[in-house]
Amino acid sequence: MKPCDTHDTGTCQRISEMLSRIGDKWTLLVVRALGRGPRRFSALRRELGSISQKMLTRTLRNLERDGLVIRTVTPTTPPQVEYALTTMGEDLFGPIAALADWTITHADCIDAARAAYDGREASIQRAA
Amino acid sequence: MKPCDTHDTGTCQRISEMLSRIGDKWTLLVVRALGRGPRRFSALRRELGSISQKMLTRTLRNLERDGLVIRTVTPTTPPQVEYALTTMGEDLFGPIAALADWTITHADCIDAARAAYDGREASIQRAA
DNA sequence: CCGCATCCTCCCCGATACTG
DNA sequence: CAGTATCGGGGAGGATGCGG
Repeated sequence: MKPCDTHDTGTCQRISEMLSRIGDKWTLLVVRALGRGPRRFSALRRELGSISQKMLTRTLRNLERDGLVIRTVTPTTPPQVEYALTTMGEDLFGPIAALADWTITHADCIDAARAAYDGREASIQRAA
Repeated sequence: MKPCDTHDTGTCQRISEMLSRIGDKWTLLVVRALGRGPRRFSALRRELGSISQKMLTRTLRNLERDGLVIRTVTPTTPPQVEYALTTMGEDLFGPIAALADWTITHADCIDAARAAYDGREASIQRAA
């Protein structure tokens, strides 16, 4: 493939911005959870385990702002708020799956590279 | 497509880790530059413009540790250090291109969603 | 030329407490 | 149940200076 089809620097920054969003601590997990179907706030919280309310709220807000998630409020008491992926949000699974496949197929190779690198580091320490 | 083929949570974290790496401030730009061919440290520095030495060094070290980039030192005076993508590093362009395409094709949609969201925010401010 | 060490700043994120 | 407000630690990242 052409190695430089990531286009101009401006577009590259845009892509980087998206990668930062998806690559932050919780977004991918939230998107994955919502990929299995709409969820209420607390359901997401339980499903993700260790996330704080603040970060779940922030993550969902960001996703909502980018049009990847839609937020539906039912003003009852107690209130019900449901989150669901938009079509655009579901489209994200395609590219993510590509990255996921790459990661999985190269995981061993990466681990080996890290072990080799860290081993070299350690031997440098010993030499000193 | 199946929306939940991002596998188990452990694998998901692994993918997230990779996304964080690629999604950090400089990695994608560095990889893209190296995709056009091997580069020396200073050449990368000039090409990327505003990156500090510290961050360029750190970024390259991380890539090297993960086996995506190889570092070749020629011990002359002054020393020459050349960086190049490994095969695994070049393989990354496939998945990245998928994400890049998604980002480009959805850029307008994201901008519209953000404008709508921010517009709503502003009107809430006025209402208060 | 390459890269490490130091200092400083800002923001991410968690913990906690409080509203409707 | 859903969300906001506040505080605090820690890491990312820039600027500068030194060393090989």
